Amino acid sequence: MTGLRTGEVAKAAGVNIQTLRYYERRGLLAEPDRTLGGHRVYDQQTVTVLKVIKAAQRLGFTLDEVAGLLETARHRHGRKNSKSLQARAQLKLAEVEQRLADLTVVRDTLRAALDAGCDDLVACANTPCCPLPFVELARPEEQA
Amino acid sequence: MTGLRTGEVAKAAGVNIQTLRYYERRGLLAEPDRTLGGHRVYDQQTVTVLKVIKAAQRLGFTLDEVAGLLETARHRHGRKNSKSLQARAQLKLAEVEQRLADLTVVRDTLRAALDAGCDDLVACANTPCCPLPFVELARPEEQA
DNA sequence: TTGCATCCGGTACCTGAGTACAGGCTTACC
DNA sequence: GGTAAGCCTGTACTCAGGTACCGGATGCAA
Repeated sequence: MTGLRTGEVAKAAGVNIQTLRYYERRGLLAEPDRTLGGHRVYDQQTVTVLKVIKAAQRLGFTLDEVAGLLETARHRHGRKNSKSLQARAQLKLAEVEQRLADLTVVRDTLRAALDAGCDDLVACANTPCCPLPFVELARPEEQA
Repeated sequence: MTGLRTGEVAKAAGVNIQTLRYYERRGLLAEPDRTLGGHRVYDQQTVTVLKVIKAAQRLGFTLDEVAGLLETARHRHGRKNSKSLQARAQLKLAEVEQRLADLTVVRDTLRAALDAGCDDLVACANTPCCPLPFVELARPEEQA
């Protein structure tokens, strides 16, 4: 019930103090109350919100997307045109599945290169029998 | 046989001119000859090298790693203590497999959240039945 | 009231892989 | 020799998600 200070919240949520202020700037955390001297005073709920943020990040949501998720949660009574959590999770699932597919191709290609015993990339590029994809691979874009 | 100019190489390899100079700075491309006026003149081989670089990137190697691969290829007659292409590919394969495993956990978690019909993250975090991992997920680090 | 831990805002820096822009020079072709 | 396209160097910026540092102010306990 008594407010928490920056350092306490940071420790409880396992994040850096700077990160706390960063999230505030990004709009992920509401601006907390202040002491007379200007020090932030958080409520317990903030720790929960931070854990939610971290969980969503681990699921592959960007901070902008997490901001959207939290926004949705806050006033989902209002407009109906904003996507539900379910809808967003569904989209994210599709993204993750695509990345899994891409990564599977990469894995198979690496295995093929190992099986073929490739040992010099530049030489390989000049021999037609090499399994390495010098022209293209599935989805050239965003191979994080 | 006649030298290629920057724009020709860039077009042939499908990269940006700036990227060419960037790779030169990073040591991925050797410094080419110059005209009297200072314009770069590349040989055909350069296009092959660029394709090799792009292929390696698609397989998940960073530019630093690609530089290492090319270095290995260049003078593998010298010291034997540098890892072979095979060894590096093996290590990269392990990394890729780890990322696949992590991403699989993420996918399964998203599916579980969808199945459970989660609809408000902050509310979820306070109910013990929610499948979302508010404390941890496999490998908190580097979830690109 | 003194001392130390903590916190404040602001700014700059980090990684990785490029991209953009400014202002000036070169090359190629007619 | 004129003109347009292309190229040169150098610097700064992009994205994402933070982290680090600074000089100064506050909070709290002895």
